[in-house]
Amino acid sequence: MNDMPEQQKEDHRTRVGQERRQKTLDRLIEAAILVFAERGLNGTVIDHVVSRAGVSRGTFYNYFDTIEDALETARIALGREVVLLVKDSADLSQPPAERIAHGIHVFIEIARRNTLFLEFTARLGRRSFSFAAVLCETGPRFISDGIECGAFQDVPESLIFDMLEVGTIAILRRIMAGEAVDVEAFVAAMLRVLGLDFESSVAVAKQAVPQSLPDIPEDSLLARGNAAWLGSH
Amino acid sequence: MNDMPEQQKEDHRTRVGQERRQKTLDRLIEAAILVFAERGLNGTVIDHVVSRAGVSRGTFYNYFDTIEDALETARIALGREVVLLVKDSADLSQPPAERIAHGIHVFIEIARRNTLFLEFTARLGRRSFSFAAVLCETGPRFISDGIECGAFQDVPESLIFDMLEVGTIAILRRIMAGEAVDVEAFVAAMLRVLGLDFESSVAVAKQAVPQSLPDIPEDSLLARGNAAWLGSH
Amino acid sequence: MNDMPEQQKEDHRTRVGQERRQKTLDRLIEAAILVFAERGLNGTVIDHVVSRAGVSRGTFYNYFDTIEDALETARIALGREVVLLVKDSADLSQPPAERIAHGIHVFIEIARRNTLFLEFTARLGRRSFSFAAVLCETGPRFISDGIECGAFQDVPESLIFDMLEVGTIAILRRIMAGEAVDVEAFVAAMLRVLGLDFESSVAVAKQAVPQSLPDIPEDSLLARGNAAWLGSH
Amino acid sequence: MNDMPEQQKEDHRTRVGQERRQKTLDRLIEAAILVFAERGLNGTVIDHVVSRAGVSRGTFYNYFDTIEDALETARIALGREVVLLVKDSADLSQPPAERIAHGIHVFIEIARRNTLFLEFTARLGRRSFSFAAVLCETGPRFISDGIECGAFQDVPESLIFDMLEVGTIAILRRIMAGEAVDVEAFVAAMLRVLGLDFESSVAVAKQAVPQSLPDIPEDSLLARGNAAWLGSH
DNA sequence: TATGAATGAGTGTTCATTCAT
DNA sequence: AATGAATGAACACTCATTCAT
Repeated sequence: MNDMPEQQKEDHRTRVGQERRQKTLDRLIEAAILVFAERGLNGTVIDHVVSRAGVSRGTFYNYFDTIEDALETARIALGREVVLLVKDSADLSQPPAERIAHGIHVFIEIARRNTLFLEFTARLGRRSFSFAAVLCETGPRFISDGIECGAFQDVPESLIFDMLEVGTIAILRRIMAGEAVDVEAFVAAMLRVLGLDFESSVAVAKQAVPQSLPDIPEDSLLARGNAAWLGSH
Repeated sequence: MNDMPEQQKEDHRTRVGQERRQKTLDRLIEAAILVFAERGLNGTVIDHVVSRAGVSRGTFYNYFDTIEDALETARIALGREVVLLVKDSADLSQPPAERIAHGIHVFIEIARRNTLFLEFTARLGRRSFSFAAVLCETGPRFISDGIECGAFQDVPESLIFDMLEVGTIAILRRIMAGEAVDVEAFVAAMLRVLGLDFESSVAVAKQAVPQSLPDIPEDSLLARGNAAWLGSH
Repeated sequence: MNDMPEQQKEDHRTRVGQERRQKTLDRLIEAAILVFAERGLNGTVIDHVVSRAGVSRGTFYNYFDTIEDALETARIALGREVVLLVKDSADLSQPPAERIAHGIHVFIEIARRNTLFLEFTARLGRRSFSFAAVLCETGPRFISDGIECGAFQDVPESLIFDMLEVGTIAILRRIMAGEAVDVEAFVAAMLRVLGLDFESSVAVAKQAVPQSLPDIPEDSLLARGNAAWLGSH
Repeated sequence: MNDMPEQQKEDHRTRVGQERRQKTLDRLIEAAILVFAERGLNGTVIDHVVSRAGVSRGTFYNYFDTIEDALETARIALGREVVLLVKDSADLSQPPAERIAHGIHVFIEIARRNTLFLEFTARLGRRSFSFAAVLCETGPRFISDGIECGAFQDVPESLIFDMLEVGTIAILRRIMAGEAVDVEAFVAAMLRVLGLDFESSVAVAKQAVPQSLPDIPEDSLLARGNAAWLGSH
């Protein structure tokens, strides 16, 4: 009736089970991101997530303990992808000001072109994550190194992160609202916060406009989520 | 039994009714401010507001349509008082950079000393209001005048307002969390956003630290609300 | 349009409101007793209670904080009625042994004739209440007085209460199961626990069989609940 | 690769399979006893049982149909051990009253020293089992023989069993709650229920206090379960 | 036989809003 | 204008049970 040796059967079962589990988790995370992007943190959530993911209510709780847990997981999964994209587009040979200007530009342009990510970030604000988090992951000690080498003035790091985070979110919200936004002016302003003089800030901000944006892999959360988003709006 | 002429009775009734209505409204607004400061927009609210105001649930709906409506009203009432305070402390003879630096300082110091106001503003974020709103009311065209006269560089006004708003809120949140905050650094950063060079920004920020803060009238929402707040925490 | 003086209107409103509230509370308590009698503490409860009471789920929470709170309230309301019945039937001129024997008999016969009360008590066991609780309320220090005057031997009071409680419940469960139960033998056994010798215990138990049972008022929870119970079984 | 004759292989497989099945069942029963002792019949159970037993959720249903089924099995397995212990400690040459008094004492002292058994019995009440059940198994017709020979009075057997069961459980619950309990008074009361006069009941109860308790085999459920219990509390 | 992912009816609870008085 | 009892849809979360592998 069954010729497979025990060991092999075991392996097979384990593999199939893990694959199924991973697939369900992916669907849940994607659904969660979409729902958070649509509705923010309030309003019905779990029901929306599970019906979007096409699983039962109980399944949700096989993967997450609470709705906040789901947000956290979704946040991290989405953040990881964006961090990689921004990191990939960075030219490490450039001086700090150019690099940070470029990074802000890239981040905002990715969001501008990815409605899902734009809504997610703009709607959740600092509870999602923003460029500052990206900055920490891509170049830890980036700011303090810049200060040490004289590229930036000695400005409290927490202040820089605050301004970068909330400033970026404010920009994204305006983009989301359909307003025309002068991203270069924002980048220049951030550079001046870091200590650059006006002319340099404007020049660097202009020069750092990215020629091209990193490719978003087709099977990434960003791509799949955005497709699903556009499909349902 | 009653000798008053009809007309006078009518007037009397109307006046008494209006006074009572105003009194109830005042109590509701004060209660709403306290509850918003305590709990933000989420979490049970209406029950807390009405029990704090000492009125019935139904009465709430005689004055507000929704809870957001109550927030809006509370926001405006509180904002009006703060605008007046900041306006009063302004020295119109000073140049734009000094004036704005002084204004930011005063605003933050008022919040630091008025726990109710601090919590209200920090907890509600842009849904409350911030220095930018105050700025618009105290000195309309203040920014554009400053740009025209060369005190500031030509930076989009919406960007300035955004940075001012969200930056101030970020500062207040850190103060609320009990962190030590370098307000001067923030003021200097904002001045650089406006186009000042690093040295000037630091110098003006330092020099604009207010010697004294405006008096808060005892029967103001700020004073009464703060007293109630401190009494219940 | 409305000629009533303010004060009278106020009174009227208040009275109508209180009456409505009391009526709803009564219906909820009656429904709760029925549901507890039917299903014990487990199984769906709140839904059953509210649908039996014909009110909305939210109304339940206007009167009780939790389902345990409802049980507690129901328990107390039902207990109070039974205590009064047993107390009314007591002949205070009789010696302790006769009185307690009579009390146990009356309690058990009331339960035997009132299916609702029988099920409620038998199903909830010590979580409902039993003769011991009744004893405490009708004659505090009854046992210790009996011991002092030599009617009973010196037996720990907690032991007496335990045996009385759980013994009575065991009897009620057998009655509920439709078994023939020798109540006199139980009463005699309890008297022996208290220290009477065998012959006295049997004689007193026999002689204490009540000639008649107290009337149960028609608008009591016992009567109304029992009618509802019999109507739905 | 494999030289064993088919038949022998079959036997081997069967034996190994049966042993494995028995081992899994043992682990489930031990786990079930622990969980019931901890949590009673309510509160999440199956998950706790399977995780304690270290098997999967599905395996549980290969051995039991419902959670009550598992309780029944656990109850019987634990009961069998206790019956043997009490039976072993009995001195058959003693008269009925002395024997029953001794038996009650032994049962309660075993429970007092075996926390697992105490919690299991006290928490599950009549749904576990008690001395009355033990009595039936160790000496069927023990009560009726005692009545016939005049040691006990003619008291309904069901009444005796009821009082013995629920009385013992009440005692165990007080012990579990940490109260000081007068076990001798309980034993004496039970003897009076059986018809002994007060002085005899007190004297026999006192004289029947066991000198020593039976040894609990190390590989018994009682011993292993208690060790596991103490290890996790 | 053992696994564990999936299920979904059920459970207690909340709270903005309505409306008769 | 003020009251507060009533509402019920919405909500997060549980857990015994099934079933494909």
